[in-house]
Amino acid sequence: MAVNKNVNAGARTVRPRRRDAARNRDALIAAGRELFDANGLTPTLDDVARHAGVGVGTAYRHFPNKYALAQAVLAESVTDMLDAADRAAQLDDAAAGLAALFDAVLEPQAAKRALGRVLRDAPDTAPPVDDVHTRIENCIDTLLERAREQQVVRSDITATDIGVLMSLMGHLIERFGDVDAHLWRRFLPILLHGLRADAPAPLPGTALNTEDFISRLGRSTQP
Amino acid sequence: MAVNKNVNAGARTVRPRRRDAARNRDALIAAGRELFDANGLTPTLDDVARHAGVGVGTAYRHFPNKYALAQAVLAESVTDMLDAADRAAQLDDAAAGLAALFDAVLEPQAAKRALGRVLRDAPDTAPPVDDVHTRIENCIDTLLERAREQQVVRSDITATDIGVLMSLMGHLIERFGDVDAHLWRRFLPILLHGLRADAPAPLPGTALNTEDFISRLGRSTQP
DNA sequence: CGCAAAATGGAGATGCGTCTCCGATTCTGT
DNA sequence: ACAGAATCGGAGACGCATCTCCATTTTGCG
Repeated sequence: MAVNKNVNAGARTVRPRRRDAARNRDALIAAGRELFDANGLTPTLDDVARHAGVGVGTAYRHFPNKYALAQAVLAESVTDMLDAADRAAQLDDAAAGLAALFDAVLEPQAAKRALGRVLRDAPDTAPPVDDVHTRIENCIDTLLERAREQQVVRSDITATDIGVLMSLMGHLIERFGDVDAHLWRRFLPILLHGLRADAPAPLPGTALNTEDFISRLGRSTQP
Repeated sequence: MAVNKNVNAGARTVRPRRRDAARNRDALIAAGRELFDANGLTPTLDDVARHAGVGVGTAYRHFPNKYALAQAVLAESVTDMLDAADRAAQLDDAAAGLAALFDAVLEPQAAKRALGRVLRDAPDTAPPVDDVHTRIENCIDTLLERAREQQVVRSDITATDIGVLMSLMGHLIERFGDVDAHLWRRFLPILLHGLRADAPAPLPGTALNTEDFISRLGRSTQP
């Protein structure tokens, strides 16, 4: 082979971003972080662009839509969250593990007001957001099995049940988070206690299957 | 006083609606019921008008907005709901009463897909919707006091805590109701069990005050 | 009947967020 | 220093729901 000017030989040829482009991209992410952390996903991509001191067109060339920018902004929080979830799944005490898992999933959502929305509603997801559902579900599966062995949850609870509860708590954070960012911590013990093993009667109905659960997770609330 | 042509002497003079107007109004309510029951609040007032075979202008003269029409459509469900709630509040067994109260509030929301949204988001409410919050809160207060006496709930639970839980369940219905309209029944026992008296540690943080609770109840979910 | 008041209906104004287009500007390799 | 490519910026097109305006039609009283 002749001279290969591109360092990135194996991957698809990628010429480095121009310096002004990189600067603008960074400015957009910074502005996005600022606005999204403070106001959730309410601000428009136009808002973020203005706040970053660039034109709307620039914003839309760098990020196809608000959610793409939000994913860039929140990438680190998401990987942190997944790490924390994995750590929770490794706890031998299943009850503690479940509590830690809820914590791992909810605490970041309470800290970053846009995170919950991105996790649930982003129209097209990229790493690391794209496999949050799978990864978390694995953690749930692991802990749930362990919890059943240790008899610390009622046996008719399924993984999607836990998922539903997590999404409910996420909703609680979204709805009441600006009045009291820690309110979810108040309800977590109630929930966890409710999941405990001493069940007088089996849970009515059947749990959701994973597909239905995922499908309804996204933007459902109507006009 | 001279002759009073109007039968409705005491109230503000109200001349009877013209026959075509009454017909259209009824058609709108019927069409609204049909569309709202099937699709929640998604359809626009324009949709309902078309479905009722009347012009948009007509719809907007009869009802200032979608929520006003929805309230007319759902009025009966709401009074039924309040009756059921009052009945629940009269049960001597506080645990059963609480369960019945949740049922009274949630079952209608599951049956009428638009109800939850109206209860939470309607921008201006008229009877009987306007005092749902007060009436329900009274029921909660009554039952909660009784439940504490009977030691069937942990003593650190407040009325707004119950309200928050009700709103969460309402959200569950909205989010997952079209996949499984009865899913909420699966989670109710978990919740109720979680509220029970054997508390290993006090609930963290403080409960919401009523004002904050009400204020955050409305349309919060963002773009 | 006849006529004034009431009611109609639907085109289109308004508002809001999303996103595109393209002439102007700024970079970068030579 | 210069050409050509890459990037910028923001006016405005678009989609969608909400709501208004007023020329026309319907009603019902006298």
